[in-house]
Amino acid sequence: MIKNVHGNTVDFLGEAIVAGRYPEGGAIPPEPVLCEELGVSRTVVRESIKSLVAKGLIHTGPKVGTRVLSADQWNWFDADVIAWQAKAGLTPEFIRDLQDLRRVVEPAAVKLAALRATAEDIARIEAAYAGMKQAVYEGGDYITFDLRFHQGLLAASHNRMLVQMSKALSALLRTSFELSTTKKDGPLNSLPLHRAVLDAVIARNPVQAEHAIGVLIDGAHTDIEQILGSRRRLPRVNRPASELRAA
Amino acid sequence: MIKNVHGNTVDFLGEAIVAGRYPEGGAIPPEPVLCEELGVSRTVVRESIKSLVAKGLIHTGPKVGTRVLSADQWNWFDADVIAWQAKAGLTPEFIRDLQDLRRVVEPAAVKLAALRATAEDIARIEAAYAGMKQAVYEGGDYITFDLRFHQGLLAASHNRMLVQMSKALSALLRTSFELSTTKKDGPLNSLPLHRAVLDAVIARNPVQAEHAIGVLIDGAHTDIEQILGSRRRLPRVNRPASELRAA
DNA sequence: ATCATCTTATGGTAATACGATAGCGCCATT
DNA sequence: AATGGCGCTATCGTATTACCATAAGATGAT
Repeated sequence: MIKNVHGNTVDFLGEAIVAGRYPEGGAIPPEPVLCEELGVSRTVVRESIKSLVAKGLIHTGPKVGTRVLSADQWNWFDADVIAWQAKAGLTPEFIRDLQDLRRVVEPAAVKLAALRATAEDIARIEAAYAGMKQAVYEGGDYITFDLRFHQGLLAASHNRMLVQMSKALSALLRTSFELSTTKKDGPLNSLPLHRAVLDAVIARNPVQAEHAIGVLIDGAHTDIEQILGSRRRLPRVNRPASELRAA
Repeated sequence: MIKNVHGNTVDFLGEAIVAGRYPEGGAIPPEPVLCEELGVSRTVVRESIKSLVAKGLIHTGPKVGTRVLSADQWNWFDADVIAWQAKAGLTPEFIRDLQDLRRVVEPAAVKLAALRATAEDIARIEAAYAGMKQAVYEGGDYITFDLRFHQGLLAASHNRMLVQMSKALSALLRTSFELSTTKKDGPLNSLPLHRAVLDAVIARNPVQAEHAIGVLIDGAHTDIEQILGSRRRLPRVNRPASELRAA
C-alpha cells in the first residue's frame, strides 16, 4: 500500500506504537534520529508526530521528548488505530472489549433502525443481503457483503455516534466472519438469521428486530470464544521496516 | 486558554469547521492565505491541517485544496471535536445522538462495572459521591463531582471502548446537570438515586445496578426533552478571530 | 538546599524546489 | 460545426533544508 511519505511514516510509527514496540510511558527516539532511521526529512517526522498526537497515541513536550501515552488514552474509534491494532495482532483483551461493545451497540442500533430507516437505507441493506445470498449459492466474497450488511444497519440508526462505531466493529466482525465461514455451512446457516433482522426492520418492529440481532450475535459469540480459548494472539504480519518512500 | 501557536491554530480552524463556518464539501482557504490571515508560519498551518485530517474533519489533495468532509466522517469521540461542538453550540441533533448513546452505554457499563470493579474503582466513585453529598449540604461544585461519579462508573467497566465514551457523554451530562441543578432540590433528589447505583455495584448485583442507573437516566431524560423543546440552539460563545499567538 | 546556568529536546520561521492534477485550450476527426 | 482526445499550464499540496526560540530536566557552584 504505497501512498505518500507522510502517510507511510504515520502508519509505520503508529503501528510500531500500537504493537508495543515502544514501551508505554517511554520515549520515542528524538526527531533527528527518526529522520535518519526512516530516511525522511524532519518536516515529515514532525507532521507525522502531530497526526499521532491528534489520535491520542503520544504526547510531546520540549526536553521531555515524545512519550507514548497509556492505551486507554488512545482514540480507539479511529480507523487508523483500529487498523494498526488489527495488523499488529488482535489481542484477546481487544477482542473482548469489541465483543462487549457489539452486544451493547448493535441491538440498540437495530432497534433505532427499525424506527428511522429510510427507503434508501433499506435498499442498501437489501443489496448487501443479495450479495451474501449470491456468495452462498454461486460463490463470491461473502465477508464483504456481510460487513456491508451490518454497516448498513448501523447507518440506518441515523445516529452519528453509532455510525462511528461501524469501523471499529468491522474489525471484530471480520475475524468473526473469517472463522464462521470456514465452518461448513456457516454462511448458509447465518443467512436466514440476517433475513430475519432485515424483515423486522422493514416491518418497523423494533422489539422483533432487537431479538433477531440478538440471536445472530449469540451465534457469533461462541465462535469468538473459540478463538479466545485456542490461541493467545492472532496471526500478525510483519513487513520489513525498510523503506517508507514510494517506489 | 493560551497554549501555543499550534494548539491555538488547530482550535481555531477546528472550531470554525465544526461551527459550520466553512461549508461542508467546500474548500478551506489555501495554505498561504491561512498563513496570512492567521499570522502564522506555513509549518504551523500545515501541522494543524494534518491534525485536523487525523481527526477526520477534512481531506487534502493537490489542486483540490483542503475540503471539509461530511459531519458523519468526523471522529465524534475525539475530545477536541466534542469541545469544539460544545463551544459552537450543542445542536438538538447532537444532543439527541448523545442521549441515545447514553441510554445504551451507561446501563451496559454499569452492569459490567458490577462484575469487574476493583477496590480502587469503588473508592474513586465513593469519593465522588462524598463530594456530591458535601456539595448538597455544605455547598460546593456539585456538577464536577457528578461528572466524576459517572466517569468512575464507566472506568470501572474496564472496557477501553466504553471508557472512551466518557468524554463524549460528559458533554451531555454537563448540560443535563446544569439544568437539573437549577431546579430546586434537583441535586438533593438525585443523590439517593446515585447511592442506589453505587450500592448495587458494591453488592456486585448487575441486574439491580442496571435498573438503578435506568431510573437515574429516565429522570434526566425529561430535563433534556425540555431543552430540546424550548430552544433551538444552545448559547454559543464567539471569540474574535484575531490573534492566535500567545500573549 | 538554592539558584544560576547549561544542555537538549520540541516549537516555530523562512526560503526554495518538487510533484501531482483539474481544467483549459488546441487540434484532429467525424 | 460538434465532439472527442491530447497535452499544456497554473495552482495547489508535498517535501527539503537551514536556522532561531523556548521550555524543562540536569548540573554544579554558592
